Amino acid sequence: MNVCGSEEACKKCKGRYCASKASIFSILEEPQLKQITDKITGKNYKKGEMIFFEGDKSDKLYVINSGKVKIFKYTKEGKEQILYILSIGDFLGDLSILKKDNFKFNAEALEDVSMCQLTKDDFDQAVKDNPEIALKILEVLYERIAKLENLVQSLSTKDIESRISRLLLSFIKDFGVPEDDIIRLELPLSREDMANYIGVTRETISRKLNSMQDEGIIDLIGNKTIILKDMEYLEDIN
Amino acid sequence: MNVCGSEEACKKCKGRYCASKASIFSILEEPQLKQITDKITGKNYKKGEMIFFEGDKSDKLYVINSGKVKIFKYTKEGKEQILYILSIGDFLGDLSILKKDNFKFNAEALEDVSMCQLTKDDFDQAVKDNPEIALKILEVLYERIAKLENLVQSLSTKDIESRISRLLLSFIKDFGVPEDDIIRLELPLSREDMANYIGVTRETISRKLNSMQDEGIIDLIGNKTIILKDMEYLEDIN
DNA sequence: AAGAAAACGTGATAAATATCACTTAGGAGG
DNA sequence: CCTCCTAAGTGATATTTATCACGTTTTCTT
Repeated sequence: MNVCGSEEACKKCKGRYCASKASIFSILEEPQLKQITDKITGKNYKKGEMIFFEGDKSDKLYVINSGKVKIFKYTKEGKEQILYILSIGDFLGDLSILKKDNFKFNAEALEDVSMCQLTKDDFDQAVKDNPEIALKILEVLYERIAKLENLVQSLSTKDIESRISRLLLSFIKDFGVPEDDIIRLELPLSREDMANYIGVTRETISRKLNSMQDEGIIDLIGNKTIILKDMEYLEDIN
Repeated sequence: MNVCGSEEACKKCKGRYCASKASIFSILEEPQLKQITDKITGKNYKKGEMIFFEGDKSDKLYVINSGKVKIFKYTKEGKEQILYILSIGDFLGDLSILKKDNFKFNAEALEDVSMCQLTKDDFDQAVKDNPEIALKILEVLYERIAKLENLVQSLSTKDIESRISRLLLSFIKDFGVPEDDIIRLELPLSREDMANYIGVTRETISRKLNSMQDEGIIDLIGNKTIILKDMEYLEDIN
């Protein structure tokens, strides 16, 4: 299969690696797959680097090869409102085949990120040639809607421990590692970003996480790891 | 064209009216259109009536013929969190062709509502027979994502006048009537529902609307009509 | 490894909305 | 048209989180 595991390699195999990771192209067979992979180019971003800004012309699609990316807007108060945390295999960019909009949000690399790019034109062509891709896009959109609905529910709940629970549960789904009857979670976000995600301040989330630790629900290990001990409590949100 | 304007009529013309309203079927030509319209049945709901509940089996699709519907979940505190306000031509129900989930939210008629129903199986068949429909579904989903992203941004803003502005603007888009340099808006929601939509209490929204009236931004006429006088203010949210 | 720069934790205070209790207005139905 | 019931407005108070300020820890850079 000669799948390449790094961005270096990705350049060599001309995007094959990315295309294989992107669920959207998973249904394609050899000749069609090659058509697309030939057009993919690799690109790297360092931690903290901006991938695109709100308002930029949205003429590229990106697939994440490794690393995590945060998608956010700015609130009236100037804080970041995070909409999605994307990681390996996820798409960023406007999947709309119908119209080319400008980006409606910002994207920033949370870690060093390796990505593959495809121009919107090439993508549109691929969809035209392989209409089955539309079904895969539907899947992606459904998933995104589910995430947003979850976020809405989180933001609309006054109780902040509930919001935190919801955030942690969504992280578990993507990044959690079960160990015995606990779950170890490497947080993809800083306290400040977590705070922005659920719409509170950094100070509040610090205090709440501490009180949740006091209550025996979680254990905090440094700033980047959380041990989730009382899953029942976490799951008992609404 | 013999388009029928009422639910009574809808029964007679076997869903033709609904199908013509639903943008999703707008691309279909005669033989295919008939296949679908033949399978559509009409149904009415009175104001306040529940159309479906969270957890119900999601085996039907609905298109709104007339009236408005609110889609909501319950927060931990037992309040309604409204996700969407749907009106004429909109779909409700799980558009996923891929899997049959249960409904993830509740739907309630805000007014007397006339709707057309289509079983999920018939719909799936229609999509199979007319893959172009998938593109139309994409459109609907994009629109829904846009609405949700807007709602997220609203909920994440602390400033409540901003949230109200955002809510009013979204209503204008769907239901606003321009008159000279003002806009008249018939509110589809009660104060309580508006409060739930933006995640505050009824009392708070009352007070804020009054202060916005004092500031000359809006005029309140009874409980159901708002005159929007200072559009610049309203649009100056983030 | 050392210094600088971020990120984080914590206490005191301020500001804002939720809550509660009640009054007032509006609408549906007889 | 009147009555009843639901929705909306209002005032006083309680809660909660945001703010601000500062000390501490972690992380990054060179």
